[in-house]
Order: sequence, then structure tokens, then C-alpha cells
Amino acid sequence: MSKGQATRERILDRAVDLVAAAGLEGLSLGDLAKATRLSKSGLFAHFDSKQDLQLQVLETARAHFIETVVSPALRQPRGELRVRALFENWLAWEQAREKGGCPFVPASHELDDRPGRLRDALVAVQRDWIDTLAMAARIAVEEGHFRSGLDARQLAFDVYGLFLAFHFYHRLLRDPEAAGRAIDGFERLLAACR
Amino acid sequence: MSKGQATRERILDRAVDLVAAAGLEGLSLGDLAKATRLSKSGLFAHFDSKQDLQLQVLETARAHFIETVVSPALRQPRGELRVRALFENWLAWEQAREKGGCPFVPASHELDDRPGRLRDALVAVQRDWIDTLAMAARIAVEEGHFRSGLDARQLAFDVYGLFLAFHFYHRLLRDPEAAGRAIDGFERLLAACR
DNA sequence: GACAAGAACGACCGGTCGTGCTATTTTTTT
DNA sequence: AAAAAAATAGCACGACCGGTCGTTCTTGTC
Repeated sequence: MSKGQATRERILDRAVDLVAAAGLEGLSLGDLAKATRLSKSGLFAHFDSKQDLQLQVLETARAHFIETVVSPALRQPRGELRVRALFENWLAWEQAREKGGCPFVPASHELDDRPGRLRDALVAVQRDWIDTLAMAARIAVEEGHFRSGLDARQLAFDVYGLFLAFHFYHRLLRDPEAAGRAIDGFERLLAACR
Repeated sequence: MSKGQATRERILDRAVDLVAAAGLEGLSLGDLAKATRLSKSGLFAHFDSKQDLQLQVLETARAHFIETVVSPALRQPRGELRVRALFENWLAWEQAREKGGCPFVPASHELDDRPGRLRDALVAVQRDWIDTLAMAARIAVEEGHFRSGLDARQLAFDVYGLFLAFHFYHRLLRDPEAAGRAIDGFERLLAACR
């Protein structure tokens, strides 16, 4: 790998953290340059525009998410275990990044009223993730772990709600019971699926 | 009421809409001046600083929220009906503001890592609201509508999750079924409380 | 060792931000 | 109607924004 390529990856990894903390708009070239100990222009030479940078940050975050949340869960056996793994890895993903948390959550609220390529890219990522959740639930029905007739997309909605509530209680309210509450809610949800 | 007072309230009302759309940081004095047809300096004379403006915007939003969500629900009879009213008014509050949605949701994500008076004020508002939800649930236990031993604060957590999922599906994904999903989830939640 | 390509630099552009100071207009009080 | 007070406008500031420029340092190839 060329040196430029390596630097660009270093920039993007650092940028994902900054986005998780301050959002996609809060990410400024100056801050990112300081964080990577590059000059602003030296950094900017790696990207066509700020939007290009933001798109690449989104793509980098997506790759991280798939690597640490989705892929390990897909190695679990089909059915309830896999659904559990998806949710638990998701919570861990949010907690692991000590400084920022999940970068998609702030991005979702910044972009929900701003049409454009950035928003389209984010929506695509989120739809994929919801599809993954729903598909895992549907497989659990096939396996006989969940009752037939279960609305898998409704389950995905409910689970997403638990994650967002966790994010909110954890990051804004600093509630130490946030994770416990999310897990309790998830168990109650699963019990209703059987 | 003096004219200045009236203008200030007009500014704050308009500012709440802009915050709902663009967040507390996205609110700029220039934009707000244009929206209220004042000069930037003429507008600024009403406030000590931008932070002062933001604090007053938060307080204005809080007053609106209590007026349109909490107070009408407290006029409902104690018990399940009141819990229902709180949730339904909450959903309606989010949908009523055609341009912006709930101003507290974007603010929560902007401020979750920024200590200061703004964050403290927002946390206080949110804690009050969660207490209101939990208290209504506890009353429903007293009235015999909900089973005894119910964890009222867990219910508040779950309900908050449903609202956030609704907000996310509605505003980012533009899912027309968002409200239906939230209501379905709420009904399932209530059924488990009885 | 020459030389081109890649990578990073510092200076700078026009624009917008929050914020102060001063003048002018409008409202209120006498 | 005059004087006092309040409300608004005009203007300029320093800081920072995304982005461009020409230059320099590094790297690898012939």
C-alpha cells in the first residue's frame, strides 16, 4: 500500500471518531488536520471536496460496523442466537468507542432534513441494517425459534427503538442502568416472539 | 406587554422551528434575523449572547411541550388513559411541526458530549419528562390498571425507545408506516403491563 | 545520480460566524 | 409636544470556515 493510501486511511479512521462525537457537520477540516497532525491543505489533498470526505467517512464507518457487528453475528447459528448476537454486538459497538459512540446516530439527525448524496448514502446504510435485523428474525421463524406469523419488520422497529433509547440514556443522561434497561427490554421482546 | 417583549417572543417562537430543523448549533443569528425580518444586530440586542438565546429557546420549547403534550394529558383521568394520552400527544407533537419535528431530539445528540449550561438545561427537561411518564405509569398501578410490581421507569425507557424509533423511521427513512409501528409497539407494551 | 511523481506544507482567498459600538428611529412617559 | 427610554439598524472586528495556490520535501525508477 502506498504511503498516501495509508495516510488517507488514518485520516478516515480518525474522522469516524470525530463524527461520532460532533456529527458530520461538526467535522471541520481544521480539527481533523490537528487530530492527524497534518496541515489542512495536506489533508485536503486526499479528497475532492468536503462532501467527498464525508461520504468516505460514512463508507469507512459502514465497513467498521459490518466488521465488528454484522459479520461476527452471521457466524452464529441461524435463529434466535443470531438475533441476540446482532443486538448485543450493536450495544457493544456503541459502548466500545469510548469517546464518540455510534457515528450513525448523530448523522441521522443532522441529515434527516438535508436532501443530497450524503443523506442518500446514510439512508441506504440504515435500510441495509434494518433488513439484516428483519432477515435474522425471519430466519428465526423458519427455524421454529420464533412463532410463525411474527412481523419481523416490527421486531426490527422495536429493537431499533431499544438501541436509540439506550443511546439517549447512556450518552445524554449518563444513566448507568441504560445498558441493563436495553437488555431487559430486549428479553421481554424476545419472550413475546416465542 | 412592551413591544420589545413581543418581538422577543416572536423571535423565540421562530427559533424553536429552526432548531427543530437544524439543531441548536445549526441555528445562526443571520438565518434567524432573516426569518424574523430583523437586522442581525437588532435581533442580537434582545439577548446577552448566543448561549443566552439558546437557553431561552430551550425554555420556550419546554413551555410549548408542556402546553401541548403534558397539560392536556394531565386532564385525563388517572391511570392507563393518562399514559395513553401522554404517548399519543407526544407523537402528535412530533408530527404537528410540519417542518421541524421535535426540537429536543436533535439537541440531545448535539449536546451529549458538550458539557455546559445548555446541556444541563436539556438534561433537566428530559429528566422531568421521563419522571412524568414514569409517574403516570405508577399511578396506573395504583389505580389497578397495570399489574403491581411493574417497573415504571423501565416502561418509560421502552416508551422513549418507541418514540425515538418513530422519529428515526419518520424523519430519516420517510417510512409512512412509522406511526403505525410506534402505536403497535405501544399497544404491545401496554398489554404486557396489565 | 537524474528526474518525475507523490505527498505535505504555509500562505492566502472570499465568505460567514458571533459580538461589540454607535447612530437612528420608534415607542413610551411626562 | 418635548423629553426620556426602548428598539432597531449600520458597521466593523477577529476568528474560523471550506477551498486554492505555488512550493518544498520525500520516494522510487531508470
